[in-house]
Amino acid sequence: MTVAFFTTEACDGLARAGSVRTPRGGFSTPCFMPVGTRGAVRLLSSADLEDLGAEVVLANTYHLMARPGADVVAGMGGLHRFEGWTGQMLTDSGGYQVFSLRPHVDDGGVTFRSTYDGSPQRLTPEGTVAAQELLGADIQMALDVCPGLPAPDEVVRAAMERTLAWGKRARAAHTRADQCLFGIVQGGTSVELRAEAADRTVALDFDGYAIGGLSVGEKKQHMLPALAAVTSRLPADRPRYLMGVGDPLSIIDAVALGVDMFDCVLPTRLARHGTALTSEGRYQIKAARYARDGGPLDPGCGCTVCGRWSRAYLRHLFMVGEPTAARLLTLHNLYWLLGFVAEVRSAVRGGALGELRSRVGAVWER
RNA sequence: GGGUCGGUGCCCGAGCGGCCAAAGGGAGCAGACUGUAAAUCUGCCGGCACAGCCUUCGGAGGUUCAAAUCCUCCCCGGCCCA
Repeated sequence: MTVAFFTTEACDGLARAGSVRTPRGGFSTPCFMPVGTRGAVRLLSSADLEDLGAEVVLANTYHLMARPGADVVAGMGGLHRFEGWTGQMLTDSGGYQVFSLRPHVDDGGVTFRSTYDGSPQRLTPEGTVAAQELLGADIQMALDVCPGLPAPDEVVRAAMERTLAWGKRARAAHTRADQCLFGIVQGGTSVELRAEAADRTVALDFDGYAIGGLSVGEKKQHMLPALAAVTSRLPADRPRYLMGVGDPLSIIDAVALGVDMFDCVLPTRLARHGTALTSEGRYQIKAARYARDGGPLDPGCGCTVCGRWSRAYLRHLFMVGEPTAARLLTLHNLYWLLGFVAEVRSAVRGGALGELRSRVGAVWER
């Protein structure tokens, strides 16, 4: 009972532009999904995200289970109603917390201390499916084991096996027909393991396939071969989602290998910490050299922030700790990255991805 | 006028004979951040020809092998008494 599907509308090599259909509607790909972990992209509202043109927003199952509770969200009509968001939503399962919170992992699930009150928390494949059905996002993710890299072969292998076993359990536990379930492919930087994991995950027949466990400490040049080993084995009629990767270069390289969806905290976190993304690269607006700079964050940018405020003003707000500073930079960075992905999308449609890749490489490489 | 406590690096503030270019904050400067324990974290922060040297702890003298630290006088602030 597969509910999601992917339609390819244009190709450029392995890269593809198209659309994902879900029970609620759909969205165009390649796409970038801002991360709204606890029910909001930090400092922004759903209205802001609409203005930015975001089509899909993430939320996190672990965090929403802890606060306010998946049942509370369900009681409020589900995540869309709760957040006042009319677009598409995807919930991550809590698999990333298996990486970042270093919990105890056993065959049944994971146990770790709550980041909210220190109490023991238990996540299982079935439990996170149930919680995500309560949350009601359009796409939910299977619980996986995401090992930090580099890691010993046996650790990567064990994580892959557990992710497969948990994927199968999640698949069996999933009941909501109006919600997609994506499986996750692990396997570290090993091309062999990635290929095996991809085949075995596809055999479980998910609505879409995610590639997890990349950009978690490994060297950049190890990521693409592992990614290629996966995308070449995924079915063409299902969306492909590279989890947690959001730097421009990685996005364009992953699109070139056939990836459709991305999410990342990078643009929003960088913004909160004072780093602006621009077509000329990234820089820290807090730097002293911008104290009297009357120009916009990015001269080529069409966002409301660049249209209205100077670097000097934004730097000033940062230096005195005004929260508005982080908000305005968040708006700009998301506008910029969403625009960048839109550019990638049209390059695929126009068969000009290679040319765009060289231009992007000239700015972001090294 | 008398008494008393105090004056430390950009700011606040420890130190009270050697281990002091001087703790700790803050500010400033630079950087990191990739399915958000991140409005967080890291480094630098007197000067220089830099494994050493030079100038700093209100000012000027003095004691001592050695003073931000002890003594004398002066300047400046707080409080108390007149």
